Amino acid sequence: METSESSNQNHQFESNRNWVEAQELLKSRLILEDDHTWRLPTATQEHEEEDGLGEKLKYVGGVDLSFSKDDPFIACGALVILDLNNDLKVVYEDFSIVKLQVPYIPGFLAFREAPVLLKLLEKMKADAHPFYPQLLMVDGNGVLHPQGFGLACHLGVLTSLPTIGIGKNLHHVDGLTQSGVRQSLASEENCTRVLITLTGHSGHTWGAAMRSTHGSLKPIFISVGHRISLDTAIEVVKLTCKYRVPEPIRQADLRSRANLQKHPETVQICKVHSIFLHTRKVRRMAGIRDAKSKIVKVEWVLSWIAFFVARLASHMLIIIKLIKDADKFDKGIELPLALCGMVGMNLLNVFLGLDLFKAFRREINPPQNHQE
DNA sequence: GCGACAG
DNA sequence: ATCTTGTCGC
Repeated sequence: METSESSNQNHQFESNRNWVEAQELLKSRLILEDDHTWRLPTATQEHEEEDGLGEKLKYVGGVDLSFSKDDPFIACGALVILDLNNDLKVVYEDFSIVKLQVPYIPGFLAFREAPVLLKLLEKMKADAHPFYPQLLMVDGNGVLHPQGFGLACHLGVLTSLPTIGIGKNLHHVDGLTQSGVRQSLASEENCTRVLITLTGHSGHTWGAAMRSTHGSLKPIFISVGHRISLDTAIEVVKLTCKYRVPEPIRQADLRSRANLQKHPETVQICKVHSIFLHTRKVRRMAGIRDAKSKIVKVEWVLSWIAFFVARLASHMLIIIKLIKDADKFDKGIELPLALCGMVGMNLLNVFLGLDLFKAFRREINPPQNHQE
């Protein structure tokens, strides 16, 4: 019999081993040079319409996650699309509030954050949305990574999109250190330069550090994700930097945080949902899988009670809000808005209930085989 | 051996 | 990633 601690460590060790294998497998499909049909909308090419060699880069995507302050496993993923040829205006946004399944482990960020971001991208592609990005900028590194395969590469390979990795801090790799880079930027010969390439002890070039704003001492770290060269990636970053962080990523960051604060009831539903999942997981680990057993039936009942309580709670929240703002409804203009909120909440509750129902039905009729 | 380690 | 506090500038 193992202690629960060593069992957890074994479990984590197993996960990491599989993760390294997964990274190596995906890495075999990585493309580290320009492999796209668009070209940069540079001012030097004025005869745009005629030279027919692919279209201009226009729709640039940005992805990021923000986290709940009281539960670091609850996050809001954001996908935004900016129009590079129209003042970097946001032309599309989508969000997903989820309970993450794994902790953050340095070097394995993708296994925590990629699933939710992939879902947002797949949804957009399935809808054949006209603004589906030609290029994706990712909050996290590309090849600047211990295995040479960071989040940006991961997302790039799984979506086949060109991607650029942007780090706000340096992931120490191959002898590169944040303080070392800062010293290098401050040195006599580089103090006026905006850009320095990141070459490690082995001589390999991992990416570039850029002072993206005029006065900023702290650089951002650019690395290739997928189907783009470092030079092109740097040009794109230059085109998208209004502030220190490139605009697609900055907008994804700002909007995901705002979205998280704007939907506390969705956060609550996520928490309830995660309790269902966790209860089920623990029970299954204890070897209780018979759908007819008493414990499973009790779990059914408890889960459904929790579901209805959550339903009730969110309605109470809305009603309290309505009572609190009752004086504002005299004009009758905001009432439709409140009703919309009510409808949205009911929809969420229905989805939660549906999910619960499907999970239990799956358990009663076990699937033939499962693979991730 | 110990510390460092994107978000 | 998240917290905090204050400061600067429009």
